Amino acid sequence: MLETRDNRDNPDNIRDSEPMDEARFRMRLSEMKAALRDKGVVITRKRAKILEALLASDRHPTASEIHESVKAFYPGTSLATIYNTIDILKETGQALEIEFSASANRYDGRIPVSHPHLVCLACEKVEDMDAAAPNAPLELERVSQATGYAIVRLRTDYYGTCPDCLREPRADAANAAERGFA
Amino acid sequence: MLETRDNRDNPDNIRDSEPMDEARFRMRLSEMKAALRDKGVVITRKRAKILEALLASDRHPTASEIHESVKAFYPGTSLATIYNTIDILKETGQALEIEFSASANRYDGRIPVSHPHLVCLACEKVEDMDAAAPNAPLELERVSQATGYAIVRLRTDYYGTCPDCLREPRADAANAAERGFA
DNA sequence: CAAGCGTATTAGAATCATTCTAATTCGTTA
DNA sequence: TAACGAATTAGAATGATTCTAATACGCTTG
Repeated sequence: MLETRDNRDNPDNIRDSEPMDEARFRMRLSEMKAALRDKGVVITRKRAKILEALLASDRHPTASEIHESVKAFYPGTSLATIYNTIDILKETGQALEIEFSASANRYDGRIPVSHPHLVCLACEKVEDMDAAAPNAPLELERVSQATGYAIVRLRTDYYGTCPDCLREPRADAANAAERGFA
Repeated sequence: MLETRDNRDNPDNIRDSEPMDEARFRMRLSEMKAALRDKGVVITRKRAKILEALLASDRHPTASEIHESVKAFYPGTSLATIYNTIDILKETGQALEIEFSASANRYDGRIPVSHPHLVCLACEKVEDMDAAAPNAPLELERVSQATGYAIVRLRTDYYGTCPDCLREPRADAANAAERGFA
């Protein structure tokens, strides 16, 4: 029972992903395998099942959901193997991680209203971007209309390297460590 | 040593937060206290320090960073107290949580390119929005230019309630539980 | 000033996702 | 088939957060 919705009358050309058809599934699967082999990674039967489980789900599976799928075929499979394989997929650009469990939560008491953030991947600082948040409130309304969701919050994070870290990678890494980050 | 940057020549009106001046600090502080008192929450000395620590930092502090600040004044303070107070602040809309530690990470092997997501707060499903990602690649370039960051990724998540959960809250909650969410 | 009540606070345990470690097993190639 | 390196494993370690049950505190009332 997948939650795909009918978007034929979508007024704004925003739509959710369609389930993948068999042909695209196989195509994407061999694409992934090829990319791994290119890096000298051996495609074991377990790894193949992990790729299939990842591709077969249109739910953005968690590591543990993938683990469950794979265990149906290879009961003894360890969760560590799932994470290992996912790591390789990330490194080779074959999978995208949607992070809900990275570091610690952060709090803002100054402007208790959603606004975009700049996240430095080197020193892990998080800055506000008091910006032309590309028409945020308008966005909420527009996306609600288009998707049928009752959208209450928009999260916009830009990830990259901050000017300080671009300038002095070494100093700032130490700096970050001092502060308990990184 | 705070990392505020000089944005005088900012070409695009995107700028980071300025440090708060004393007057605004005090104003916001009593605003927060008033909001809590309105809810019947007692402002103890420790809680006052927690609010101050949260406001004083322009770094979006973590719970543990706030804990460190408060311990300088009240050494025996427990981390649980920080989390308790933060919870109240969240409930009363006086603090915003920037989540880096919520549930489990999710993976996408289908479209390994950043795209917006729809996150249902009720059943915790995460759907793609294959949309007019408001000019995403353009955004990266524009934000990089304006902020001095080397931006490599844009994360856009819309949080709300999905159509299924809007329709049948009960059924879908059970559904979510079955799948190991919620 | 003392008793009583309800909230605040505490230490520590529990949970959950993730990472690490060190030992074992598997696959491929020689 | 032997041997080497990579893959896999169980289980421990880590880190953030939540939970629990007991204690302490601050107010109010008698």
